[in-house]
Amino acid sequence: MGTAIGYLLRRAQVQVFQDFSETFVPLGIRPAEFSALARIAECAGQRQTELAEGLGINPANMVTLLDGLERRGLVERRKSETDRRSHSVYLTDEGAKFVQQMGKLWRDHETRQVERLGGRAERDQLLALLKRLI
Amino acid sequence: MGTAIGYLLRRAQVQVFQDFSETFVPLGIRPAEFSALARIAECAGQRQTELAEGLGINPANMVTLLDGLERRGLVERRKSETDRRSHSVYLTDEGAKFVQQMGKLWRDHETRQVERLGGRAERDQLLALLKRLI
DNA sequence: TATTGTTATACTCTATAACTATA
DNA sequence: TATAGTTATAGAGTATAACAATA
Repeated sequence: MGTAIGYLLRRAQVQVFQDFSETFVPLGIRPAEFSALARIAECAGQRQTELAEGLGINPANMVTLLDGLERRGLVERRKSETDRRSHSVYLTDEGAKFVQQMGKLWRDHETRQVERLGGRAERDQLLALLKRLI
Repeated sequence: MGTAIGYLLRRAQVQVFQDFSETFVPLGIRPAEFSALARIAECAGQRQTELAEGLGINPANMVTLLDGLERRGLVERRKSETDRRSHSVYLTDEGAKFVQQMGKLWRDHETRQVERLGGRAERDQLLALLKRLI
């Protein structure tokens, strides 16, 4: 049982996430927070449930995640006017600056991974193969 | 920040592990137990610490893992005669049969992943790229 | 009655520190 | 003193059920 796809996937992911964590120490965010902020930056005003579903995060856990980001002044929940049950989520001005800084560190991180892979062509190959698995 | 390697790695891993879990419901084992049993089958008599290190598992957690496998009668700890502090780990006869069954289910699982990827050539490509990341 | 967000909670994984028995 | 295995425990990450407000 030598060539276990799942086993190598896991070990590769551990390596990439470790590099991610070290890279983002200065900003003090974790992968889930990173991807939430990036998504909010792309699609401002999404409802919490939409956000959670898009990121594959449990809605109940999205609450805690957004609580943290809101406490740090990076995002803002606004009651929707059309459906007062739901909260639309936006970046604050500070949050927008924060996402800028995120982008710089993220490029460093991705560059290191691309170097490990051997180049952009290999990166694109890998991404294509991973998408087939998903 | 569209092409995040870590993000796709994680989602691919979640998919593969989900298929793994469903596949191995009949045997009632989890990925860590699977890889431990496979390793013990390959290298009988390894010490706990060697096993843990080889699999990237914390030695303290390896204790609990082996406790479970021993309680189910699949593995056996024997005090080493040369160093009585250490335990060498072996499959029982039942454990050897169990590993045979594991092998069958594992081939089903891997076959499904290879089909998703589009063939063995693509599988080999993926494994090569993952090894570069590790 | 169904849905959004929330709270509380529980389970798995992982990591660390302190202990024992042996070396 | 150092090491192998153990125990207890604490922190993430993830999942479910029950609830209030609103639809």
